[in-house]
Amino acid sequence: MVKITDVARRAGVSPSTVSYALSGKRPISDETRRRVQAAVRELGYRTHVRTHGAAGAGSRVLALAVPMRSGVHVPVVTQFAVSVVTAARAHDHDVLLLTQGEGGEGIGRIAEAGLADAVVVMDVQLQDPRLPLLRSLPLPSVLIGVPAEPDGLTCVDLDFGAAGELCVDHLARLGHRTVALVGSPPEVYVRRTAFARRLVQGFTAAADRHRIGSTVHPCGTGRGAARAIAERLLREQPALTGVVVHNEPLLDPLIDAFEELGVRIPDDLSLTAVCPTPVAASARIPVTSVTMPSTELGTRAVHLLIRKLSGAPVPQATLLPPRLTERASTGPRPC
Amino acid sequence: MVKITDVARRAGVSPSTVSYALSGKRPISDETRRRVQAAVRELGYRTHVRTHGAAGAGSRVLALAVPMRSGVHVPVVTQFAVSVVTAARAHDHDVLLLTQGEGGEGIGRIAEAGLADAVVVMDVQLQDPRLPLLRSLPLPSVLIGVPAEPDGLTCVDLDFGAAGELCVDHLARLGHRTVALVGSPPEVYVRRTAFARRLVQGFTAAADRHRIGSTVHPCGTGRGAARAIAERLLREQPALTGVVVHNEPLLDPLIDAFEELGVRIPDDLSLTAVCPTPVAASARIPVTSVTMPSTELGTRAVHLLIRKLSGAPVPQATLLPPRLTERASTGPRPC
DNA sequence: CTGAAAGCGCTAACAT
DNA sequence: ATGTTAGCGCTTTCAG
Repeated sequence: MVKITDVARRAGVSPSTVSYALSGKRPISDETRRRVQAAVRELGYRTHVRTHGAAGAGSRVLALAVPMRSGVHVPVVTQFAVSVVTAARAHDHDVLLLTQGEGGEGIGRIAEAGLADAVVVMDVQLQDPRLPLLRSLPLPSVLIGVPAEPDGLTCVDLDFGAAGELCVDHLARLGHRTVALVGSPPEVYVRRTAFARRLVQGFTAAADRHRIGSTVHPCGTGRGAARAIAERLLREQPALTGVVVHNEPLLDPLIDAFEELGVRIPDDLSLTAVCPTPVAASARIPVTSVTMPSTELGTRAVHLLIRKLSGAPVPQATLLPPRLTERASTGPRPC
Repeated sequence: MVKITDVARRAGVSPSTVSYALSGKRPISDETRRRVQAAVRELGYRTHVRTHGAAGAGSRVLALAVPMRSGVHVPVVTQFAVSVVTAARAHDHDVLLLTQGEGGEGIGRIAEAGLADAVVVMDVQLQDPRLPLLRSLPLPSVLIGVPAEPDGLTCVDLDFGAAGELCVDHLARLGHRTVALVGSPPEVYVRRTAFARRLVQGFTAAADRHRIGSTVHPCGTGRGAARAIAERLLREQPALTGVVVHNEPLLDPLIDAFEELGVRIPDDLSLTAVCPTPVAASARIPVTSVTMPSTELGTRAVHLLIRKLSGAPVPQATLLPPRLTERASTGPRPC
């Protein structure tokens, strides 16, 4: 293993000069910097992160807390995780994966052990048990998701409230007078998952504003659930002509279920979804959707964290504005 | 932050005694050990991993290399990752997530930086470019997947060759005389992904052994691809009555496609799959399948790594025997 | 069985 | 602009 003293000797300077030349934390003459860089290259030196950290500097590791709860859509979560890793690498950080510890034991442990110097927290609930811990943590953190009380925290998310409104606005503009939200699995709402709740709020508020009828239906996944909810909607709400889906894996089965029941999309029923673009675009009938920008959220979270690490001020909540893309699944209300 | 000297003072012993009492690396009197443990509990001491490592001990971190290549089934990969994290935690290790670096740059970097003290490598190809690196690494590693030349490495995997055979054996026993393998997306084979290739080998070998006709068809995902491959199979191979599917996301669409084409399962066509049990069991028609034991593989990989870290000898390759579960999708060959 | 002391490789005062 | 030196918190000789 090549260490900093090796580089120093080779470059004919002191270890601290190498350290400073590498970190840029104090001015170094061009001549010296060049010699150091040459020595680093020739010897293939890489700073030994553990002792780097032992000496009081950062560990250059971010912890990513991903509670793998039931009802979460795995591909979306994974996309978050991948984008966090990618963004972290761009800032020369690595990512420690925390999957358990709903109460935050994992986060606390990592913090005390000094393993990470910042934390990204996913799947945030409105009243999240991890919040007190995060507030008291000596490490900066960023939440993907906005809890009920975001004071003292840093959060990023799609503006799900606005996303719900946008879907309803779109349907209302097309003349629809009765809409339904087919949501995530019930356990997601029971946990008071922030994004799911906010979408419901936005959906309902917009429907009220437009004075159109609205109902909300948490729904499991799979063919059976799709068929059941489709039948129920048709039976209980004959006037229904607009549906918003917030449940990725249910999208395709739901389209199938409606068609099997003789409901044509978009002729008889308009369908809108909040989901990643690929899911909406590659459904059997391309679905008008509000994009779930997983990658951008992950990237933003890391950027915010890096800025916090450097001591820069960051906004408390960053809400990405929703964008609706029209596809084949929505049309004017049938007469 | 409570440090080892605090514990030492509180317990009335020297720091080194605390260290030894905690690591068990030298005999400590019961009395002393108890006092140390009490002090640790009372003060809530946790060993500071970074400096622990700086002093030459392990970092208690495993790196998990997950190349997120196209064609991999995200839920399966995620299940691996989660099981690796869970198993690692059971051994008091954390997991660093590496997603990029197909050539192993990430692994090399982690090793040199001393961030992890062992590596789990996923999505192994028959000729994997990361192999030379892994062989020369000062860190122990375990591969999930078996490359063409596993000498000097430690590998775990489902015995995909046997899995392919098992599917064909099952179909042959039911009287089928012409079978087809609908495989993973083409790029997976182009990359020479180990498990996919081995399955093909087993499939073909078993078919030859039974003297029944066999063809292999890499296949993309989605409704369109399912429909296309179904039509092609029916057109080109009228005698076909048995299909093995090795492509999780295609399973449901393929069943649909066959049924839409008037082919009844299992009356006209028997279907077998190699995939996680939940996928097979919750398909529209429950599918006879060989289980993909993602969780067990992840757990095994970590166990092997822990053993290697402790210097214990480990087998070069651990191949889990495939297990076939009969469900509704297979039946005797139609007359 | 236990202590004292010397580092691990690096960073950050403190010097010059 | 650079060097010297004292640690970071822990492990591990070396010495009882």
